[in-house]
Amino acid sequence: MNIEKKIAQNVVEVVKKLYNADFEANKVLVQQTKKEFEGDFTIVTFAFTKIAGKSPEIIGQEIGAELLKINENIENFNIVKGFLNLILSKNQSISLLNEIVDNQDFGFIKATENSPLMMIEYSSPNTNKPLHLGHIRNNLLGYSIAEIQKANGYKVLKTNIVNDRGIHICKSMLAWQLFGNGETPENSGLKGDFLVGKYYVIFDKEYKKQINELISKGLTEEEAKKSAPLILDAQKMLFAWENGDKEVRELWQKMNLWVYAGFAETYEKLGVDFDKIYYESDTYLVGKQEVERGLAEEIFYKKPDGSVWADLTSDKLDEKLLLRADGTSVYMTQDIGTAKLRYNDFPISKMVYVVGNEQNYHFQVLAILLDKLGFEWGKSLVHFSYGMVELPEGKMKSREGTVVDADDLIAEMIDTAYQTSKEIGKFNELTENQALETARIIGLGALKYFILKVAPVKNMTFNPKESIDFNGNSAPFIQYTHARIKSVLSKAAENGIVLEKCANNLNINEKEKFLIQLLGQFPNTIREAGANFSPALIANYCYDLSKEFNQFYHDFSILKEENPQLKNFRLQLCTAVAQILKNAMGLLGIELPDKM
RNA sequence: GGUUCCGUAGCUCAGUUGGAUAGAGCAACAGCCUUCUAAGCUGUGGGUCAAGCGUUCGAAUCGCUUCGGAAUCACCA
Repeated sequence: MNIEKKIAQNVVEVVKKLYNADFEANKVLVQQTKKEFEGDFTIVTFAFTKIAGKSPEIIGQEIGAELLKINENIENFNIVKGFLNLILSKNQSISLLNEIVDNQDFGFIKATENSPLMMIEYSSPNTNKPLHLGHIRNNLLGYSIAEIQKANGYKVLKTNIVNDRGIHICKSMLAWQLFGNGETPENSGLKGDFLVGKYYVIFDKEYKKQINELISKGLTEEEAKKSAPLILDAQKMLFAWENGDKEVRELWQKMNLWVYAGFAETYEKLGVDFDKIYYESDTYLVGKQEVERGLAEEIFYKKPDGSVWADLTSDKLDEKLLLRADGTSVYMTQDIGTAKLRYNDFPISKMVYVVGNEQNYHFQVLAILLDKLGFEWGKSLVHFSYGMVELPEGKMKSREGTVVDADDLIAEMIDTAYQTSKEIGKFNELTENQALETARIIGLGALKYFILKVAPVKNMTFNPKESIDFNGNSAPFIQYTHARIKSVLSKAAENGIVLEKCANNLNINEKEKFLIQLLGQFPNTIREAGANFSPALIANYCYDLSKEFNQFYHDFSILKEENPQLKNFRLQLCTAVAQILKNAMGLLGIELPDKM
C-alpha cells in the first residue's frame, strides 16, 4: 500500500475514534504538500467540520496528534487554516527511493492471464491520400493511450481499420487511368501514398472543370455535380468493384499496395504499430449481414424505396440510414461489421475508438446500434474523441494547399533538430551516425511532445512558421535533463563508484525529499492518465519532474559531494529520476538519448 | 435552429475526485558559464479564469442563463 492510501486509512480510524463517525477512505483528501509550505502530505480538514462540530484548525490539531501516534512514518505536523501538513520521516523518503531504484517497473501494473483485454483502434486512414498533421495527432494519441493502458494492467491490442474501398479510391484510380501515363512509385520515385494522392487531386481539378463547363451550359451547380462524366465514371467503377470486376479489382489492389507501402514508412518513422489490421473491403459485407439480421428481427425497418433505417428517436436521436436503396453499405454499416468481426476474433472486454470529435455523433449512434443488435459490449464502447489541429488561419484545407503532410513535418523537425544541435555544439563529440540518430530522437520527440502535452479534448493550434520549441516545456528539455543525469552516472561509474542501497539515517534536505515524493507520484499519474485517457497528464508530469531535477542539479553538488553516503544517495536519486523519466516518456512513445 | 465540445497572461498551454496567494513555456527586461552538459538556472513585469447568477466553509473546477468560437445534425468515409 502506498503512503497516501495508508494515511487516508489512518485518518478514517482517527476520525472514528475521535468523533465516532464513519468516513470513507477514498473521500479523504491527501495531496502532496505545495512547495511553499512545510510538509510532505496535506490533509484538508474542512471536510470534518460537520462531523466534529469544531473549527478546522482544532480538528487539524486533534487528527495530527493522533496520526503521530499510529503512523511511524509521520514525524511531525503543522496547521495552516484548514490544512493539516504532515511531515514524514526521512526514513520514509529513503525507503521509497530504494524501492524505486529496486523496481525497474515502478508504477506499472503487469497484465496477467485474467486481465481484461482492451482493443484500441486508431489511425484509420483513407487510402486516397497521404497522412497529414491531423493523423499525426490521432496516431500519437492512440499509441500513447495503448501504452498507458498496458501500464494500468490491461492486455492491449492495437488495431487499425483501413478505409480501402469506396468512391474516394475510385476517384484516384480513374484519374490515374486517364492521366497517369503508367506512372508508378518505382518509375517516378514518388512515395506511393503521395502518388495516389496526386491523382486524387487531379480528379478533383478535372471534375471541377467539367462542373464549370456544365454550369456555363445552363445547369445548376447541383445538377452539374451529379451529371459530370467523371463522377458518373467513378460511380460506375465503384459498382464494378462491388461486383468483383477483375480489371477494376486488380487496379484497386495495385494502387492500394502503393499506399500501404507509403503508410508503413510513415508509421515506422512515427514509431507506431498495430497488432491487427482490418480492411473495410473485408468487413462491409459482414456489416450488411448484421443489418439484414436486424431487419429480420424488426430492430430496423425498410422504407418504400428499399433503403434500411434505424429509428433512434426513443434515444432522442434521429433516424439513421444503414443501407442505401441500391443495397450498398454506408459508413455505419461498415463499422457494425468491423465490430462484429473483432469480437469474433478476440475476447474483447473493452473497445476504444480513437477518432476525431467530428464523429461524436457517429459513435453515439454506433453504441446504440450495437446495443440494439444484442452485442453486450456495445453500450460500453469508448469513443476517445480528440480535437482538431488548426493552423493560425483556421482549418487545414487541401484546396488551399495548407495541409501539413506528416512526412514533410517529420523530416523538417529532424532537420531543425540537426541544425540546432550542430550550432550549439552538441555534436562535437559524436560521429555523424550518432548525430543523425540523436537529431531523429530530438526532432521526433519535440513533435510528439508538442502534440501530446495538450489535453485531447481541445482543439489545438499549430503554427508551421514558428518551429516547434526546443526550450522550456518541451521534449528536448526533458531529454536534456535525462542526458545530464546519464552523464553524471557514467562519470560516477568511471570513477569506480558502485551504487548501493541508501542507509536510512541520512540527513537529506527538503529539496531532495520533495523530489522523492514527486517520484512517488508516478503510479498515481499513470492511474489518472489511464482513467481519463490523457497522455497530457504524463507529459506534464515529466516536465515537472525535469524542472524540479534541474533546479536540484544547480543547487547541489552530486559528484563533488564529500560525504560518501550522501554522494551515493544523490546518485541513487539521479538513477531513480532517469528511470522514471524514461518509463514515463516511453508511455508517450518518446525516446530519451543518453547524450545530447 | 437542435445537440455536443471549447473559452485561463500579448501568444501556446497546465491547473488531478471543488481546497492554501490561479501556474509553466514563449515573447520583453535584468543577472549567472575557471565549478557534475547554459537546449540550463535565478529574478522583474504581465490575470475581472468570457460575463452574470446560484450551490458551498471554500468555485477556474459543479448547476442555470447570456455572449464568443468549433464540430455535427449527409444515400461522404
